Amino acid sequence: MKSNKSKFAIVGLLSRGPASGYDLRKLIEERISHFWSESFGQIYPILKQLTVERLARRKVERQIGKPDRQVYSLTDRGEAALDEWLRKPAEFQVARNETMLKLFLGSQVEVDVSIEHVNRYRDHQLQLLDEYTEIERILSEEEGGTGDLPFQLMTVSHAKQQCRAAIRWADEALRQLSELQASRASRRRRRR
Amino acid sequence: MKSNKSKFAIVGLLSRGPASGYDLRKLIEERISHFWSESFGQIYPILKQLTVERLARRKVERQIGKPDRQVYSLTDRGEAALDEWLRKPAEFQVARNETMLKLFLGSQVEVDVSIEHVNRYRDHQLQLLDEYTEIERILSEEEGGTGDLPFQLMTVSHAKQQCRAAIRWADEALRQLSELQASRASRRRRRR
DNA sequence: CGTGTCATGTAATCAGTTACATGATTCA
DNA sequence: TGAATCATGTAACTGATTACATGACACG
Repeated sequence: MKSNKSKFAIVGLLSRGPASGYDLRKLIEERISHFWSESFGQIYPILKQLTVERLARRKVERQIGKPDRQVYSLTDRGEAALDEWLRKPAEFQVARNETMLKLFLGSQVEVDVSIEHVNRYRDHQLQLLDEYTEIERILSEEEGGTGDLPFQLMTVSHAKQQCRAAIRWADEALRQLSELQASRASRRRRRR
Repeated sequence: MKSNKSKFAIVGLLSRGPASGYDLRKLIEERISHFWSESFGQIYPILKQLTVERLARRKVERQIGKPDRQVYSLTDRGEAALDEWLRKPAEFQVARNETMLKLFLGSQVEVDVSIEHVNRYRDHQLQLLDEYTEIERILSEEEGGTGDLPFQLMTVSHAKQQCRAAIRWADEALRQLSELQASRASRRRRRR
């Protein structure tokens, strides 16, 4: 579990205030799901590791009727480690896209199949756009006057622009695919 | 190694003609790197597995002065498996973006740090745009008259549109960040 | 009474990269 | 002479998801 990326995603969220593993998953889901994801299976072991490295400390919060909460907060060392990491250049990685893989091989099947893939892709982007508007709302409503908001909104804007570009692309691709379909249909007619 | 995604990426490429593991890595690099990646450590074990499942068969090509080539080609079962997979809806996955993670936490450091991250991001997108133009050229030049080209070009178009959207976003983000910087500078002046 | 939320954690599995091992040929 | 290309493969490791185990409370 040397996972630097996931580790600093968690350290970063902890820098905004103490949280439990459960809280963190919710924060990730509600506030940064437009560019990040993390499962419980990653979060809990990383939190444990952070305490070992003295980047975070854990306090137990007793609760009545509910399980105890293990609340983690950053230590000074944790803050320092985050600061150092934030200044390092980010790595870029190409996102795999299964829809594109199927479309790339589209000549192997009927055009309808590709049309369906692109339609589903387009629908999904529309749905994401809605989710991102909701994230925008959640972020705008909290605000602690720390000046976080402009930075956070920029990341949502990025995600939305990506969605809109994908939708515009899909519209154009669908046009081209239906033309392809028409020309294949006429070729079939001529063969008769 | 049940890796369905990687497996069908390889089966898909093999459907265009026999190839060795080495060939496949080159094909992936040169023709589909705008939406896919695969390392040798994945390719060779998957090829071995494909022969076990009888989706591909292997022929040894002796070469003089060079190591033997292990050339794989799809069997009828392989073609059928690909056809079936192509018709199944694709899964969507959110791409992690480290630049966005650092930008999201931008209020923790000086504005310059975020500006630098966005600048690097923008540069990278410009570089990708060049690479994608090169892929477009390679794809257009081969052509076997199988009607692959329109599908393949659509995937490149998608990648390019994503890049362009990212660059436009970066331009706007840089404007906002320099404003933020100016307003922080003036606040510092007033405090003096 | 069933679903959802709160809450933590581990084990098994899957997925993917990097490093290592080996070695000839070509090209600048 | 050193780098790049051709060529295959394994082992170690890192990274990430899913399933499992456990259990109370709130809400409709």
